[in-house]
Amino acid sequence: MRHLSICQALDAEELTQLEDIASDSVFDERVVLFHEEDEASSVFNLTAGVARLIRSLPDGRRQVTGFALPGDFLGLSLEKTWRYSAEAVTPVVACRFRRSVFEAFADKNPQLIKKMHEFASHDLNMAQDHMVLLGRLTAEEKLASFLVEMKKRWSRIAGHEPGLIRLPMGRQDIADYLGLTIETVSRVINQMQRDRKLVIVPDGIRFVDQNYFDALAL
Amino acid sequence: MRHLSICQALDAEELTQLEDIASDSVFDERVVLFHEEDEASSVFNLTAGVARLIRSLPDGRRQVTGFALPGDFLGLSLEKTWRYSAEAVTPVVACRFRRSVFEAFADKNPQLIKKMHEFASHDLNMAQDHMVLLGRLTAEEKLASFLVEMKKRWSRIAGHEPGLIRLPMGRQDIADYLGLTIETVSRVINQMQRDRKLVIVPDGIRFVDQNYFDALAL
DNA sequence: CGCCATGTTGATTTCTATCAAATTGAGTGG
DNA sequence: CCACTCAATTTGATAGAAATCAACATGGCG
Repeated sequence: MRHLSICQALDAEELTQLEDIASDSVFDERVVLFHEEDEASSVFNLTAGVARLIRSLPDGRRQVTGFALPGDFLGLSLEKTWRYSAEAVTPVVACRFRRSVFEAFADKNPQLIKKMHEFASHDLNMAQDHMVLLGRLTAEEKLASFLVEMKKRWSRIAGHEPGLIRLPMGRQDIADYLGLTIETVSRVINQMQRDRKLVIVPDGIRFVDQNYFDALAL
Repeated sequence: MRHLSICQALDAEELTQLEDIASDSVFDERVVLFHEEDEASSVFNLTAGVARLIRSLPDGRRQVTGFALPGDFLGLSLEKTWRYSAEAVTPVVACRFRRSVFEAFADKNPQLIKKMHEFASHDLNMAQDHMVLLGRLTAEEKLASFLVEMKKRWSRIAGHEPGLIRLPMGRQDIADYLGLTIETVSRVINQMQRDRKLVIVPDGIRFVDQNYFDALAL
């Protein structure tokens, strides 16, 4: 449990208590961790794997609001129902807390609530960045920003291969994250490869011309 | 101060303390309350007026990430620097707290931090809604969603005229909020008027066909 | 009354979506 | 091990929604 960044707020005894209310869950590829509008009875902390966070419209259009990577938390808002769905992009391992117990625990640990608030504030910043991307960037800029973001996020995760930008999610997920179609995502990435800006490799891409991406990214 | 929703978390004595660290500020139309990347030395609670929240790109493109209405808080994330700018759309009156004092106060009032976290969670939901709007809605749907949102928000504010949807912000602000151009905003609104879906009135619009908007809005 | 910012309207372009096939490739079973 | 299958991706042709470019109108205010 000590690897959980949120646990910096807790002392040794509290950590032990938190361990007691946690259990590990495993989700196969494509499995739904939880669904939009369902009762939010758990708090998750991803240990391994990648999940997509989705909001859907009645007619089937979807917006991927984010990708959860190892270390990320889901459900810290403590609202009664989920406001988005989460699905495993790869097999996912998550540390799971019963919401009621986690909440009772948080009520007794002001420092934990403060940490949760910091996490929420960070997520809000990310969301605002993404609004700029969705509202004002071109398809090429959106892809560049996305790839730079993924490079940054993977680099913070222990055990990643530097240089490789893993893209375990499919083109459709990337399209739904960037407000584009799958065809546009495919075209832009392949054009970048033709222009020697990147190379497509199994399970991801590698930057060839980092300057190009830094200049385009948000 | 008692009208501040966040103060529900405090008892009478605490409220008095909070009053002691607050002061009212007035901002004329177009005046900048604070600027992206400046040190965040204040927390604001809008008492009157409307402000636009803006993220800018180096080349001048802008994304309005939200509009602050009376009752709204700015700066509850308690991060060191502002991540967006706020400008008065109309003359604004805001209750202002020195950040350092507010933060020290919050540290002694766990219930206040919890309330701040609820506010941040709510903002995050709004931001995710807006991502769907920006990424997946048509121009017509964006305008309908925006107008329905403004109607809902004004209806929660005491002293509003029911039926009138006030739009104190200019067409350019609406365009930058919805990820459109000013011409498209103008065209869509005026087309809606020609189609008898709404009427344009001084300082805002009125719905004629509420069903039309409910069907289109997110 | 006229000025200047703001908003509206029209013509045209452009970027991305849509429609439509190929191609690739991972997984399956013979 | 290899052919087969089906989903995912790529590529091509075309359409379409919104942007851009360009006037023109409006209206608040000195």
